[in-house]
Amino acid sequence: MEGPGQSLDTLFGALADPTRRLILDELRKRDGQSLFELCGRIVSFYDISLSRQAISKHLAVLEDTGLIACTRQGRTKQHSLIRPEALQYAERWIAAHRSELTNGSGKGETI
Amino acid sequence: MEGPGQSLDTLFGALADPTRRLILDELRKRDGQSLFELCGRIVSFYDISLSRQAISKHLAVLEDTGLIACTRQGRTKQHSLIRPEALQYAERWIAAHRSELTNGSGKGETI
DNA sequence: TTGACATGCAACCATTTAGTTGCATATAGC
DNA sequence: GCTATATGCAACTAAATGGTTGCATGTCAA
Repeated sequence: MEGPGQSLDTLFGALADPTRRLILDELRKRDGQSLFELCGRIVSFYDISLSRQAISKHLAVLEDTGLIACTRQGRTKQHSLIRPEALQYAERWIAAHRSELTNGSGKGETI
Repeated sequence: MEGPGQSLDTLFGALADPTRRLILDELRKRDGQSLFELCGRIVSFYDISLSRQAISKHLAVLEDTGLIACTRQGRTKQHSLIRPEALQYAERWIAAHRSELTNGSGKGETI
């Protein structure tokens, strides 16, 4: 029962956190990183200090949102990016609201 | 001291709420609506029941985010859309993360 | 000027969120 | 088997969020 509005909720909500966007940026630089790697890189590359569990929770949010996928590999867990439909949907939503007013379509409600 | 990361926080946070996206959709259909008008249209057109103050708070969030501007007009207050830089910035952010992995730029961190 | 109308403000409440700490579990290597 | 490593889980806290109610303020109109 997950409509586009619901997915926009979770998607924008997931992207609203700077740490989560940072994680996505890190995975974009190198896909398939483990929780341990991500922790190390985030606390060393950036001036942010977070516990392992905090980052683990952010990863769980990103996984629930469908932005990343996790596969257990021995005693590590690899995280890789996914491009869900919702990303393109959100991009179009923003693009529509970035363009001019009253674009004539008449049915602009895109909740 | 508002960097692009900060504005992405508030922007994505503002867009994460379905009622706020609904308000933006309504204003896109007809710009310059008052709080009273918006309340009436939202509770009548959609199956959502919210108090006037709830919608007023959402409008305040949208104004703080820079997505709408409010001008007092007599005893009513008109709300009109704005297209801040952050919208385009957010669109590019999503577009970058929607495209292929390891896009070679090497400096993908866009917090 | 009095009353109706549109909005503002403040206090309060429930839920969610972001974070922590502590302990448990599973796996790889010696 | 034992130990170090990498992660999972549960409980707890503080703060933010989304909502309500009640009352105050300002403005138009009869």
